[in-house]
Amino acid sequence: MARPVEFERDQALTQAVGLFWRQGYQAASLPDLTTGMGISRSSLYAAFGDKRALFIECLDLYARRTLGLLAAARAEHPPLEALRQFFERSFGQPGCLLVNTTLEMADVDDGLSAHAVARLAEVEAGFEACLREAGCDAVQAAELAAVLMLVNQGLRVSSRRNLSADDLKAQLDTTFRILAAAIPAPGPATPSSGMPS
Amino acid sequence: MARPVEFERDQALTQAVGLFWRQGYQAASLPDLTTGMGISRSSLYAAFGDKRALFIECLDLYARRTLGLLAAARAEHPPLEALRQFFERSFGQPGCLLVNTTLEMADVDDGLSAHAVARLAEVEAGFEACLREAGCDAVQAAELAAVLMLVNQGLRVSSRRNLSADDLKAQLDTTFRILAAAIPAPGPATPSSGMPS
DNA sequence: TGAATTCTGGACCAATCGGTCCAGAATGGC
DNA sequence: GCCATTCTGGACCGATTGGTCCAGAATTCA
Repeated sequence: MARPVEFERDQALTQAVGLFWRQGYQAASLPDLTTGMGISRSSLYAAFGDKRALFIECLDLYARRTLGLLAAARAEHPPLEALRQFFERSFGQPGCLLVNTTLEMADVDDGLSAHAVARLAEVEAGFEACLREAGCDAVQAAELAAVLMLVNQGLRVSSRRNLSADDLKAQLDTTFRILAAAIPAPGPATPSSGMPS
Repeated sequence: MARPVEFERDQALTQAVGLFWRQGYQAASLPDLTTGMGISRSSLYAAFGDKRALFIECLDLYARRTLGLLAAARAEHPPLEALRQFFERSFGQPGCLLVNTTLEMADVDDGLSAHAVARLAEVEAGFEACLREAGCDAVQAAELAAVLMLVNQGLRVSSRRNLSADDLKAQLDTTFRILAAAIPAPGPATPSSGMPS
């Protein structure tokens, strides 16, 4: 029965995701967070517990959004092209929060690293489902999904090496050209996967 | 003309590399470093300047050692197998210090990130030379070297996901199986430029 | 041995870290 | 208007950060 407003929790969380994404867990200080999220220290602790709990919520939100992007690409394109789009759309971003966290927190906070790793596994499962749809059998889908996760990790690192957009695009194109040769034709007919030079 | 000994600088540096490699730049505190290196704060600052300068020396030493490992593999094996060995031998390690640093310091200390990126480019040049030796022309060698750097980055991330050794090996095997199809036969014959399917 | 020089353990420093706390502002029901 | 309740800015806390400094130990030359 008093002052019910509590700012926009989701919006603040989104801002926090962006901060952790760019700076990492350790380098994002409480002043950075409160400024970026537009709320005070007290509100942050009341709403999210502490820095670590906030970060875990950020990991989960980020993973959900990532899976959503993959699902959206799959809804708009045939499986292989969907994967391509998924990677290409990530180019402007500061890598992948899950990959960044896996590396940053390994041997520092194993709990956080493991949490990120678990979410990465979910993304890999998404790749696998996509490959099944592309015509791979179970074994091949699992195998290639692991390779795609390798590509994902590699590209997300490249995204932080400030290569030119053209260089990134070239890496992606070459990779998919090589990869396409290892994936069976999508449909029963017209095996041209639509991958011009 | 007094007390010339100055402990074992190189040995201390090697210990520092191990620490930064495992924990990252930010998480390795001065107490961690002095303990791990077996020297006192004063000696550390006298010998290396400050934490950041020490870290840069570590990056350079690490890069030199990495290039040495690649050279050693090339001396013992044919080019493609050398690359394979190079990756496989990195499995037990805490990723790659250069990759870890690129991610950790991007948007935090751009100078350090750029330094790591520059060293990574040297490694990529090593890949390229290896591919030339394997029979690739200039264009293809540059293209595939970029893909190999992608693989390198991806595998070094996987190394910190505590996957089983078998999983890592499987990722590597699948990747090289796919990759080998895109590389011309080692001999000077068979000029097929490698556009299968 | 004694003097000169160099090295180093550990105290010390200001700054910053994540986290707590409370006084007062803001809001709803009456 | 008033009270009750909730929210929040900012002061405050101890711990830790990277970095400095000095007294004294150690070593070489004469």
